[in-house]
Amino acid sequence: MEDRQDIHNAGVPVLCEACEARHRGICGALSPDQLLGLSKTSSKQKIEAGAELVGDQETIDHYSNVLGGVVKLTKTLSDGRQQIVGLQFAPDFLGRPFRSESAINAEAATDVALCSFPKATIERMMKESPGLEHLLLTQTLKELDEARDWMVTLGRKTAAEKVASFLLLIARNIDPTAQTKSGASFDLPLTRADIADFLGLTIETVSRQLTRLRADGVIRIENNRHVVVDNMSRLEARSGI
Amino acid sequence: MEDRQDIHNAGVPVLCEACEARHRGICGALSPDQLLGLSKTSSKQKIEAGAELVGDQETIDHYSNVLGGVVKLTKTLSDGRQQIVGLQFAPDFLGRPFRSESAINAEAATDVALCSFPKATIERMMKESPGLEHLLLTQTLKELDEARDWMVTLGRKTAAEKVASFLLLIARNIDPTAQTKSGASFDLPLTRADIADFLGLTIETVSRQLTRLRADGVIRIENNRHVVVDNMSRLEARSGI
DNA sequence: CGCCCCGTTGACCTCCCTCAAATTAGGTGG
DNA sequence: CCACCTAATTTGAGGGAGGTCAACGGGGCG
Repeated sequence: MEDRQDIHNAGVPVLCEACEARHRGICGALSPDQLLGLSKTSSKQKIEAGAELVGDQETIDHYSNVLGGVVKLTKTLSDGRQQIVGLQFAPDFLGRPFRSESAINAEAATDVALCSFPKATIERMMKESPGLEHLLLTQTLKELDEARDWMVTLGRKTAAEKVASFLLLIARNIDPTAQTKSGASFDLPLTRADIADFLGLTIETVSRQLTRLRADGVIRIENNRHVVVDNMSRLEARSGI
Repeated sequence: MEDRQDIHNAGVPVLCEACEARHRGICGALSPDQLLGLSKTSSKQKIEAGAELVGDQETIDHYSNVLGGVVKLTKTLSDGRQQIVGLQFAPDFLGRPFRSESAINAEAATDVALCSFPKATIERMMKESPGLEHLLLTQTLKELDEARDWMVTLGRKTAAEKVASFLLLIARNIDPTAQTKSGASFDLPLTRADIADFLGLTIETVSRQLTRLRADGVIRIENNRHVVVDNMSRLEARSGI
C-alpha cells in the first residue's frame, strides 16, 4: 500500500525482479505476461510484529506472498485457549483459496514483508495456467505434510521433545546454513507465549525446558531471543524422532 | 484385483455406474473418455480391517478411492509411539501425489472397499484435464483444514473434550442423518487403542472418559462399539468448541 | 471349557499446569 | 548515562489431570 513508486515501475515488473517468490514461490509459475498483469495490481507491504493479517471469520479479498519474516496461523477456542496451527516463511503463499471466509487467524509473528494482490486476479490466472494451480497444490501438500508431522509432536511427544522439535524447525527454516553445517545460529521469531501456543504447553514449561537445554549445554541463549546450537545432532537426539 | 469380471465390463464403465466417487469424489472431474480409460485399469477391492494399505517408506504406484469403510493414516516415532494423523471416509482419495515415497502409513481401520488405479494413469490425466487437479487441490485443502482443526484438539483440549470431539467427528462422518436430526447412532470405526492414538491419550483415559459420558447420560454404548447420542448439542457442549 | 483379545476399573505416581514472586530486558524521559 | 517503568522471562512451590501398572470382566472361537 505504501510504496507507490513500485507500482508505477510496473510497466516492466521491476517489483518482481529481485523477488524470491519468482524463484521458489508461486510467481514462478506465471508467464511474463501474467507476471506483468499481476504486478500492476500488486503492492509490497511492511507489516510490523503483532499486526493481524487475516482475521478469523473475516472476508478475504487479497492473497499475499510472504517475502520476509514469519507469519503465524492461529485458531482459538471460545474460552480463549489458542493454538498455532502453522508458521509461514518466505516465499510461502498466504491465503485460503476458493473460500471467502477463513476459519483461521493470521498474524505477523515478526516484522513481515508481504506482496499482496487481489484474490480475483490470481483466481483468474489459475484458470488460465494450470501450472499455477499445480504449484498451489504442491504448496498445500507440503503444508499438509507439515501439519501432520506437527500432530505427532502435539499428540505424542513430551514437553522436552516438543521444545527440541521446535528449535529444529526454526533452525531449518531461518538459518540457511543449518542444512550443511553441524551447528546453527538464529533469532527466535516467536515469544515464549507463542512458542507455548505452538507446542500446546504453558509459557512456564517452555521456559523451563529451554533452561534445561541450556544447562545441559545443548544450546546457548543470548538476550532471550538469540539461540546458538553448536551441535545439531545433540538437539535432534532430544527431539524424539 | 479379485473381481475380474468388472474389468471386462469396462467397455461401458459399469464399474463406475453406481460409484459414489463419480458424484462426490475425484472421478467426477473426468470426461466420459477419461473415465473409460481409467476404469480399464481400475479394480475394486475389499480389504479387511487391520490390513496395511500403504507402508511407511514404501514406494507407491497405485492410488485409490475409498468407497466404503474407514482408513486411518498413522505416523510412528522410532520408539513406537503412534499418532493417527487423519481418517479417510468414502469418497476420499487415498494417496500422496507427486512423491514416490510416503512418510505416512495407511491402514484399514474397518473393512474397507477401495477402487485402485495406477499412479501413472491418473497423473497423466491430471496433465490433460485441469479440472482433476483442481478437485485434488480442493480435497487437499479440506484435509489441511481438518488437520489444523485437529491440531487444536491435540494441543489445547482436555481428555474429556478430546473424546467428545472424536464422537462428534465420527457421528458427522458415519451417520448421515446426524446433520439434520438432533441425535445420532453409529458404530465406532476404531478400537479404543486407535481412538487413543487419534487423540494423543492412553486407552485407559479414553475408556474412563467414555464411561463418564455414559454415566452422565450424554451417550449410550451397546456392545462396546455402538454409540447412541440422543442429544447432539449436549455432546457439542462438552467438546470445547 | 479354556484361551485370547478387548475393554473397564482401581491405585498410585509423574509430568505438566497453576499460582505467585523474583529477575531481566527494553523503552522512555530526564 | 542513569533512573524508572513496563512487559517478558525465569524460577519456585504445590496440586491435579492424565499416565502407568495391575487386576478383572466379557465376548468370540477353537
